[in-house]
Amino acid sequence: MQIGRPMIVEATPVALDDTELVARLFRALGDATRLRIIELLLQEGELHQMEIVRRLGASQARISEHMVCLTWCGFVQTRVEGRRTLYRVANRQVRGLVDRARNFLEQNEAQIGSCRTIDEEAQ
Amino acid sequence: MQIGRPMIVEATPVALDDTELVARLFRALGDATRLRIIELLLQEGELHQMEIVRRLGASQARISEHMVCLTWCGFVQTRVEGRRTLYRVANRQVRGLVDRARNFLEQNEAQIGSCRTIDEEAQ
DNA sequence: GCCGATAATCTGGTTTCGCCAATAATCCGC
DNA sequence: GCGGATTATTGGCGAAACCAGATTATCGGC
Repeated sequence: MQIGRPMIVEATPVALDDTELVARLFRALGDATRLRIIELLLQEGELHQMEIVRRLGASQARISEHMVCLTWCGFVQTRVEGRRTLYRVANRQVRGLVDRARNFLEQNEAQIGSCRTIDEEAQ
Repeated sequence: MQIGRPMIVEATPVALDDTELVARLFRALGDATRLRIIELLLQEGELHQMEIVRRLGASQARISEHMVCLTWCGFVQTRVEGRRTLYRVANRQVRGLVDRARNFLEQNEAQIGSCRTIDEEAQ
């Protein structure tokens, strides 16, 4: 079992309900930090990890973990260049999803900010 | 503080980051039970709560809570008819979002099923 | 008015999941 | 090959959120 900086490893695929897969995809987009990363990449094109860390002011460990998740899930693609790993949004479907969500929020005045099921502390 | 069957109550809107709102919307769609409810309503049009409970084989309390969430967030609209409350999908943007997500999954062979950040136990 | 059907809430337990701090491996330039 | 820069991983923690069971309110029909 190697430690340190292993590459992404194949995991045994789990048999999952189709709907569960879709839910999982939405959950992957359901974190503000990951969304900020995606939006940053959408407007900058391509960035390496430390640059993302600097721009978002988050810890490196945090960003690294999120990058693995985003890559693993197919939202982001990578390209290694020397010491650095460059990240970019995988395709335009990603932007489409985010745009649609924003659009829905604008059109519907949805009270998502106060939905108690999603966030209890929102009172 | 009333108990029992109070109506949905206005909550003080919380000042939230724009991105946080989008994330919250995705999280609302990021639960398999809620997605199943939405898909059921999409193909049946309009159903009352007990019917949804029967079709999905979930507990009534669970469905009730999810219906509040879905309604509150603007995905579903309600109509009272006698003893029953009828639920339906609010607009076609909802179907659009779900369809896009499914489409993304098909096109990308994304390994979301094995993303360890989203679900640890997936090994 | 009572009863059965419907729907919302509460309590408590458990899982999921994002975060931090620390550590470790990798690569490049010198 | 050393040192610094970059990225990945681990363990522990706390908060978010799903769920089951029990309880309560509401409404229509008899």
